[in-house]
Amino acid sequence: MARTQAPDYDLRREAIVAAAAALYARRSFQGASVADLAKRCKVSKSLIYHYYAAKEDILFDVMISHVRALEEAARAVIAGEAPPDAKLRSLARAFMAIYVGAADRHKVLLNELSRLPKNRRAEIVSVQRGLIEVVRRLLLAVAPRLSAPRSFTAAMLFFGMINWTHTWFDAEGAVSAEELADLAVNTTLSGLRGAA
Amino acid sequence: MARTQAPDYDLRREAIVAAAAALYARRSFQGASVADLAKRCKVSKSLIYHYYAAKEDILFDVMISHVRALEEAARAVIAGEAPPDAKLRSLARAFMAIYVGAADRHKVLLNELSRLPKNRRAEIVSVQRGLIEVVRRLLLAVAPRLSAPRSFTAAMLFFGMINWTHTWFDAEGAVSAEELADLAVNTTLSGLRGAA
DNA sequence: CCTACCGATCGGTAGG
DNA sequence: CCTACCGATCGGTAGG
Repeated sequence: MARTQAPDYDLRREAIVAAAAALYARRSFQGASVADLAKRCKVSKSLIYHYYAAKEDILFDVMISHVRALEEAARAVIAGEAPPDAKLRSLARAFMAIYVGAADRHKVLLNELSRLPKNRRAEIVSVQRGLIEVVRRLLLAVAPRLSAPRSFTAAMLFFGMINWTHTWFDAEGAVSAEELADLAVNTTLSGLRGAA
Repeated sequence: MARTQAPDYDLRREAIVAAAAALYARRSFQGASVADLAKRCKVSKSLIYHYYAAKEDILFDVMISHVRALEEAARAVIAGEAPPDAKLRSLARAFMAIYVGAADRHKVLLNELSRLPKNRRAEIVSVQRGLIEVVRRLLLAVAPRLSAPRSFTAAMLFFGMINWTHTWFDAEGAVSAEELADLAVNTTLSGLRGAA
């Protein structure tokens, strides 16, 4: 006999993750208790522990769902047929769209990674490394004479430009997320040309 | 009668701030207790409360000491006689040197600002805004036709590049802090030229 | 500058 | 005997 599971299991779990992302983004992981999370979800604390064995597991789900979305976007861009600079532009736009659409998860990922137990953290970091590697290879395709450390540095400067936006960027402001992505890409590409 | 004060008052206070920076950088503000800090300083918890009325006051000191150092470096660069692009380069090098020399404080500033009470936070943010404004004006001096939002965005992309280094940059690695500062400046400047 | 504590709240689990 | 949940409370520790 198959075990039964509530038909809305995944929905409830996702609701918890979304509420946790909002809470942890605002108050930090250690600043928001499981009781706070339960209150926000209008369920008992025990219901949270029915879905998650430990508080850290919730944090992990907030982060892994976000990096998996980024990974999927990167995969889609890389699979396409376009010159490397166009792929970099598509990637930057896709990332910025996800950053804005999942601003809470993005903040939590950037601020709370070190709160994760070692093994769990390694899993997130491994996905992040894959994303960095995608960008690094695109930059190498644009500027093949770049050394390995230089291409890595250029990739990290690029990520700096787009990731740092979580501290200041306003999606309702004078510059749109897409324009910002393009500015970061243009700056990165002209920087590479200037260095050549 | 003048009140007496321990002759090593400032030294002890600075030792507490330095230890707090290390602790908060590693475990986060909320993840490190005042008792942890006392143990690390090899003093009693009450001694900490002799120097600081509240835990948040320690966090504030960690942050204000760091942004004041950056402010002072910016003042020195701006006061000099050099073309704007050279000033930007000096500024980037000075900032990177401070970031590396005070890596703990830098991490705490970037990760824990929202843990500060409103008024205290406003004081830090006001200094940060001054630093951004210095960079924005240098960029405007280099590219006078830049609109106000564009020059702000360019300044934030520049800060993204150098501030994001706290997540990946290794001062012992293949690229030095000075090279990195130069790369960020070159990338920013060629980005401005590319946009013109 | 210390030990001895406080009110409250923490993450996690009991029985039903 | 199961899963899905609840109200209440556990042993420890937080900032002060």
